[in-house]
Amino acid sequence: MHTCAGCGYFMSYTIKDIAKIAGVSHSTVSRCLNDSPLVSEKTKEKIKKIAKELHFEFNSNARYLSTKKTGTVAVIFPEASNEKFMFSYYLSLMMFDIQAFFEKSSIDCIITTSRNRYTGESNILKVINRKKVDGLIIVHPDVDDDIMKRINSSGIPFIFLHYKPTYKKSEDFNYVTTNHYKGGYLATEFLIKQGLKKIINISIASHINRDLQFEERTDGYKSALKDHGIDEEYIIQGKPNFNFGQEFVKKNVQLIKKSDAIFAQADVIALGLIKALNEQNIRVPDDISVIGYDDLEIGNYVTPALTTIHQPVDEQIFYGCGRMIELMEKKSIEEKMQVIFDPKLIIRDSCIK
Amino acid sequence: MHTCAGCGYFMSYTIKDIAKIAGVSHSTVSRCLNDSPLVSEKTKEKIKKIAKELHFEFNSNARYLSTKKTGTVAVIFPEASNEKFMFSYYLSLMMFDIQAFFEKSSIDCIITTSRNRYTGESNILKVINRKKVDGLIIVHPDVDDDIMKRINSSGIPFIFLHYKPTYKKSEDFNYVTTNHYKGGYLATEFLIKQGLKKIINISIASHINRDLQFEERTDGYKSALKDHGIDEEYIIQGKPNFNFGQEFVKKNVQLIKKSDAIFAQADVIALGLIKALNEQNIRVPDDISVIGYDDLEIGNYVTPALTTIHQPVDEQIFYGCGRMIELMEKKSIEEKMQVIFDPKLIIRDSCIK
DNA sequence: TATTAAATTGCACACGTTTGCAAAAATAAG
DNA sequence: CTTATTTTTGCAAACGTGTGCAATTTAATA
Repeated sequence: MHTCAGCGYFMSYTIKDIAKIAGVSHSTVSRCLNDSPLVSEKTKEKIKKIAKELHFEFNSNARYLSTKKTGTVAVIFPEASNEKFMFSYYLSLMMFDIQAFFEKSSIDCIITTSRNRYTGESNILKVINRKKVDGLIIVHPDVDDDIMKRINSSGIPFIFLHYKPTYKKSEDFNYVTTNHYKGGYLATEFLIKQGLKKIINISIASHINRDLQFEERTDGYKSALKDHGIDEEYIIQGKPNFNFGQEFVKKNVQLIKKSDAIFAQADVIALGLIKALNEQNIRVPDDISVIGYDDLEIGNYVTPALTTIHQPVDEQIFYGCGRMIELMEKKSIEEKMQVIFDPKLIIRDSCIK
Repeated sequence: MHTCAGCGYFMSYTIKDIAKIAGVSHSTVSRCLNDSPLVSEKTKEKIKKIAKELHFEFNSNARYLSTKKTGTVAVIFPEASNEKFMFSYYLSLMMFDIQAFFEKSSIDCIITTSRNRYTGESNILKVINRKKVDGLIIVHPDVDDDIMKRINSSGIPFIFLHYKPTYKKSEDFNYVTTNHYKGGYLATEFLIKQGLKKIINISIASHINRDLQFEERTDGYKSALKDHGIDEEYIIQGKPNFNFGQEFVKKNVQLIKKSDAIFAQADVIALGLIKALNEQNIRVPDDISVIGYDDLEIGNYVTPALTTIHQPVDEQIFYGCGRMIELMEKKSIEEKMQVIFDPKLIIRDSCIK
């Protein structure tokens, strides 16, 4: 290792430097370090040894010019909304797990949102056009149609992770998601089986975007009621945050007192409910049962611990990101992968037994 | 826009394509899109118009070869430990805020950990040597000495965010952190002023790494006691997770019953305490006060809501990342920025009033 | 209008890598 | 020890961009 006379910093080496040291051409070095069969084992060893000593790494930018590979994927999240809590806590778990997955293949993750918070421009198109990434992991319920069209026709591989795409032709896309209908059914059925009948369903208004998962959960709720001969529906459109849960209790004490259970379609709402119910001395689960959705870690931390619906996020990442690696390797894979996992009921203490 | 005859996908354009369309040389296009004064306003307009229509973006890889700029920074986190909760929930909030900050300057963030979970190699050196990033945001308490030396001598700008570097020569580095001594003092003093005297301090064993923040908090605790004429210290070394808090209560009911307060140096521990105390029917704060550290959002969600010490993470990001942008622009800035923010007491319901 | 100065543009090389093709070296066959 | 074959290596062009320098065009001056 040597330092640069001008700046004093350690130099970083190129294949030409190695070539000079080894007394071969830079093409040979390239071939050696890429394990080409066109080069003898002897020189291969020699070159690799030198490269290792110098901590040589390929310049990925230069490499891109020849190979069209960056060794980077973009992970796209929704723009931070007011629902900062939900956004950060839930999705961020995924972020780190996605990074961990790609680390196995020595692929880096650029994390970004679908559009620039300041300029409104599409961050997705930007990373694609600037040639910064080889693929997209889209963890976003609702990418604009026109953007989607441009992404699709760019030829870059992409998969929807966790959220099902709402784009018209979504059946042509790769996605890995959860069956939210079943999730809603599972939650409601569980409550019914505990002997509860008046079940309030707090869904989340979807007019903000085209994300249908909450409607699907509500459909599941309805079906479960119907299948068990209950006609009384209580469907409320809420917002996915703690505050909404708290406020809901304060404003609906009467309704709550004549109800048996609340199915909140987001754990954060359920946590708000529990907190407010505690404060109002309405006992959970003795006076009313509460079930959430998402299985946030913190559901364990409150009293009573929250019964909830688990989405198999780990499996989604395993399959989704695994597929991405395939797509990045072999250029054209025609069939799309569409996996819909079943959710799981997690029984804790917030529902009567 | 046109499609490629071979693959059917939309082409992406280069400055040469634009040059051909406009009937000028690619150098002129380059100068126009880079707002060089060497080119006339007229052609500049013409070229920019074409570029816009074609959604042209520079190929950042090619650009790197000339400019040595990637337009990307790496954000380095600790390897995921068993303390997954703490890691993900607390640091992930920072992750998204850091991304949001750099988005303003149209800089992308590669997120990674200090070393590869599988191979053990340094992810930091890898992104540097592969020329993937222009700078490093290190959110990590303890990067290995040898790695640190190599980073430092690589000439790439870096700043420590949130954690103070433990490297020997850390006074030569840029960092933005919090005064943990004051945090410990603040928490303890507050408890004392509420008339509490027997205060248990749950710190976190630092033999795992060289992170000194917990010892500093304990020093603050000691000073506060001393300044108020209290000699009885109860110092416990714990682990930064919910479970430890829960277990601690179960195993130390006697100790707790004769104590006035617990200062847990991590909110996650405090949450475990509160949950277990609730279960043991030891009332918080009537029987015992609990104060945490970190100001996690979820501190609001439990009953009683958690009193805690807030670290000004937003300001840290603002100053730290702002400095990084300066460092990336002007190549050599000699003086180091070392900012130590004061923590803030957040009073909620878990301490007696 | 001819001459000079200034503004604008193009040429050609550089950046670090990959790769087809030709050249050279090593090996096998005669 | 030739010659033919195979293995190994080097040459040179390409990828997309930036930039010093020379060439050209335009404007200003006489």
